[in-house]
Amino acid sequence: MTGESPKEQRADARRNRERILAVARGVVHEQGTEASLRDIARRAEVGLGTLYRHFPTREALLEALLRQGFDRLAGRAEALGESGEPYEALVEFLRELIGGAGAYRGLAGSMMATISDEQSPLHASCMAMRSAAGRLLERAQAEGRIREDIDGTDLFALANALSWITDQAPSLGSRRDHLFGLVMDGLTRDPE
Amino acid sequence: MTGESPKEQRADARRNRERILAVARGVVHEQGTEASLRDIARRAEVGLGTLYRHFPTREALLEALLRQGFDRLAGRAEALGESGEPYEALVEFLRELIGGAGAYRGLAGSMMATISDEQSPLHASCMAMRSAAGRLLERAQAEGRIREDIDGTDLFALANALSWITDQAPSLGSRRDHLFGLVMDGLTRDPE
DNA sequence: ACCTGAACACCGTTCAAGT
DNA sequence: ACCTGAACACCGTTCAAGT
Repeated sequence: MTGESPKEQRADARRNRERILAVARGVVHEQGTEASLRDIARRAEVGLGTLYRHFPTREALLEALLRQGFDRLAGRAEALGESGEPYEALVEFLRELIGGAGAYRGLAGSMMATISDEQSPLHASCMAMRSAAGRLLERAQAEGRIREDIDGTDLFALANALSWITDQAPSLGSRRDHLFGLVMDGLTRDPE
Repeated sequence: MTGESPKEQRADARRNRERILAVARGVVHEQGTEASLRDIARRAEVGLGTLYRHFPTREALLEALLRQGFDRLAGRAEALGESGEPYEALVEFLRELIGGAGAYRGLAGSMMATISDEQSPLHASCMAMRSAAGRLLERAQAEGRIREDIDGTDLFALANALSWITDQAPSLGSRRDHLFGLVMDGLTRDPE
């Protein structure tokens, strides 16, 4: 076999990749998901082409930036799946998902747009998230606390929509928990 | 007094303004609220500076584009306010508001962003809309069909958030009515 | 193998020069 | 009074040239 070993990168390449990610985290935090890639390359003191070599699309960069948070959320879903209180577990997960989607301005939009786009590097992460939510949802439905006519995609969309509200109008941030409560009440089984 | 009469415009000015609006309607329909202003000027066969003279900001152009629809919605709210069925009137108005906010891609976002920005030309229209919704809301609350812990801004935010969902992920369009129903159920008075 | 920056085709916005 | 387009300062993306 040839001596190729994909995990071996040249030292400068590896260093550049990490510089870019570190800088990008800060810039995206300041400017949101539409931050200037040129600006990121500049602040990372790296050629513009270098940024493109490591992250061929903006979404690829975002994906690298967000993967850690996604993994953490997936882990939380796993843990909450063990809980003896399915409804409370679902509520807690959604609360954390909404908080996470509010981490960067524009993130909720990226998440939603990715639903339709299977090519997006973020697609896998979103799928994982929706499946995780779906499992918690089914448990809560089996328990009878949540209506049957809802699926994981509905839930994911509503959670992102709530994040989006404070994304667009930060002045409504104080209402976020309240609006979340309203939506959750809509999801509970109607009294028959 | 001086002979100034602001309603008199030079014929070419008036014609240009209308050309721009007509073209902008089409382009914004195609490309959403972030459409290229240059492109609009080009297609209207008008100098770029002319567009800026008539509409100093993108929001000013949007406002002119949307005013008609806003007025129509305000009229609907007025008419529905006469209805003998406050709850049904509110639901119908929200349904039309959500449909209207889905007219152009990005419109829901403009509406939400305008809540915090009093300088925006769209601010007056949004205020009018929220007041209209607020009056219908209060009637439905007085009737006891809607919870008391909601105000017009909450309602406006939720309606825009629902529009935004299909804005971002058109594939979820078929779920829109369903999600609207869920949210409405959350707004109804909980059984005590 | 990787980095670099010039080059290209776009933007939004302003403003001196024209009629 | 109004129109025009060049000028400026930005973008994202690609790619020939370097090491």
